[in-house]
Amino acid sequence: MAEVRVLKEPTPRELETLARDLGKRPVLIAGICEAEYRGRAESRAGPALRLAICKPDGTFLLHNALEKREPTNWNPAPSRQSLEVRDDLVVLRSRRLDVKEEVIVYFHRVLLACSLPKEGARSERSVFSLFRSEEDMKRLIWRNPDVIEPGFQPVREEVECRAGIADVVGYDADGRLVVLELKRARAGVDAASQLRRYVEAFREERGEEVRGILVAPSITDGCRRLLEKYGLEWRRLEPEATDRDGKGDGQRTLTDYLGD
Amino acid sequence: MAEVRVLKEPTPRELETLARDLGKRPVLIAGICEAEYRGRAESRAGPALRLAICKPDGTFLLHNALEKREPTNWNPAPSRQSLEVRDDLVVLRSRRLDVKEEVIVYFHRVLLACSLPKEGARSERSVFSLFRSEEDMKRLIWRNPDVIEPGFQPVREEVECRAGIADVVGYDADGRLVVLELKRARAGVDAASQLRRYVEAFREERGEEVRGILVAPSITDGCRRLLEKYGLEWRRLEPEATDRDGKGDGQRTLTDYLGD
DNA sequence: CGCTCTGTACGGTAA
DNA sequence: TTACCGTGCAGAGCG
Repeated sequence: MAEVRVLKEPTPRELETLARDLGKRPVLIAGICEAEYRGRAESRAGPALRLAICKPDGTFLLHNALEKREPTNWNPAPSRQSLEVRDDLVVLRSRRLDVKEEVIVYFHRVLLACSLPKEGARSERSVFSLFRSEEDMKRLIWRNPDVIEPGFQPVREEVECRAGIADVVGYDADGRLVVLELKRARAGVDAASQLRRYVEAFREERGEEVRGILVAPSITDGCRRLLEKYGLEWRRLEPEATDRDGKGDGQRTLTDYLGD
Repeated sequence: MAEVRVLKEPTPRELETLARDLGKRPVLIAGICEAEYRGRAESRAGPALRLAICKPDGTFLLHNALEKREPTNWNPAPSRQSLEVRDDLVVLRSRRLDVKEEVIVYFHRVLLACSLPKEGARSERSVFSLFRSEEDMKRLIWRNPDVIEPGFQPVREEVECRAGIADVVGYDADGRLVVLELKRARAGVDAASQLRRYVEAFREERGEEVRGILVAPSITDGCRRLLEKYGLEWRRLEPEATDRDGKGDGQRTLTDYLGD
C-alpha cells in the first residue's frame, strides 16, 4: 500500500494495473504522445516527449519534458482521469467535473509509468508562507503610516466602491480622503487606470476631494505619464517581510469616519 | 544512453549518479521535502510529499504531489540545478541564471528518482496550435468586419498610442475613428478601463471624435456600468476557430488613412 | 533589456 | 455561484 509502483517501458497490459491508482494516488506517465484539448478554447499538440501528472485532487498536467514552466495542457481540480489501452495506443483522458473541458493524450510509446503512496508528512495540509507580498506592504503601512507621508492615517482596507475594490483608504494630514493602490512590483499603465477608477468612484460617491496614491517600488514611464495626466501621485515603497502577529491597532472602519 | 534510469527509494549515494543528468535529461525526484525560495519574494514550505521536475532547458518545478495546478516553487528557464547529499538529507538547489532567485529543496526521504532520455519525436520542436484565442477573433473581424457593425472598416492592428496598444483600429460607416478592445472571455471592469485609455489617447493625439467598442462574448455588470459612464459600446462576439491561411486582404496601414 | 498585453491564465475572497 | 483582483504570475511580441 505505502509503496512506490514503477513500470519501466511497460506493456499496455501492465499499464492497466496503474489505472486503478488514478484519483487515489499521484500517477506519473512519461512518453511520446500527441494531445488534444477542447473546452474554453481548443488545441492540438504534435508528437513529443511529455510527462503526464495526475494528482489525487483531480489536477491533471501534461508537461513538455524538455522545456517550459507552463504545461502543454491541463485540467485544474476538480477533474477525473481515465486510462484506456487501444491496440498500440495508450489513451489518457482527463475531464473537468465542473466545466465542460477535456484533454486527451495519445501515447505512442510509454517510457515510464508510476504511482506514489499518498502519505505525506504528519499533517496532510502542508504549511506554506509567502513574504514580501502586497499583503506585507499593507501591514507595513498600518504599522507605520508615515511611509506614505507624515500624518497619513489609514482607515480601512479592501474598500468596495462602484468601480472595484480599493486596497487602502485613509485621510491625509489635511483631512482629505486618500485612496492607495499597492503594487508589490514595478507598476505599469494598468495600475494607473485602476487607481483612477477608484478615485473617481470615491469622488462621485462622497462628493469630496480625493487624492490617489500609487504605492510601488517603481513605475514605468507610461505609468508615470498617466498618473500625471490623471492628477495622481506615486510613493516609492519596497515590499518587505512583516511578521504576521500584532495587527491590533486602529481597526476603526471607514464608516466610523464617514458616518455612512 | 537512450534509456530510462529509475531509482526506487534510492540511497543518497545512488542518487548522486543522477546528478550528472541534471541539465541534460529530464530529471524527476519524488519524496518528502521542505523548501525555501528567495528572490522577488520569499517563501517557506513545510514537509509534504512533492515532485521535483528539472527540464533540460533549465526549468525547475516543485509540485505538491497531492493537489494544485500551480507548483509550490519554481524557476523558469534559464536556470541550473544541482544535487548534494548531506548526511541524511538530499538537497536539490535551483538557481536562475538571469535573475537573483533560487529555490532550495530539502528531501528527508526520496521515494523515486529517475531521468528520461532526451530524444523526443522526429522534430525536436513540437507542433502546437491553439484555437478560439483573441487572435482568432481578430482574424474573424478582418474577414467579416460586419460582425462589428455594417460598414465597419478595420485599418490596423496592435496600434501603439501613449496609453498602450489598441487591438484594432478602423473607421465606421460615417468615417469616425473606432477603437476595438477584444476579449476572448467575459470582460470585467479592467477591460472598460483599458478601452477608455486608448480612446482618450486617440482623441488627444488625433483631435477627432473617437468611438470605443469592447468586443467580447459577455461582460460583467461592473463593466457595463463603466462602459456607459465612459460613453463606450459593447458588441457581443464569441471567439471561433479560424483557419490560419488567407489573411491577404486590406493590409492598409493607419497612416495611409491618417497621413501621419 | 524594458514595456505592454494575453492567457484554457490560476487561486483566493467576499458578496 | 459571480465578480474582482493579486500573482515570485509566465510567455509573446515589439521597440
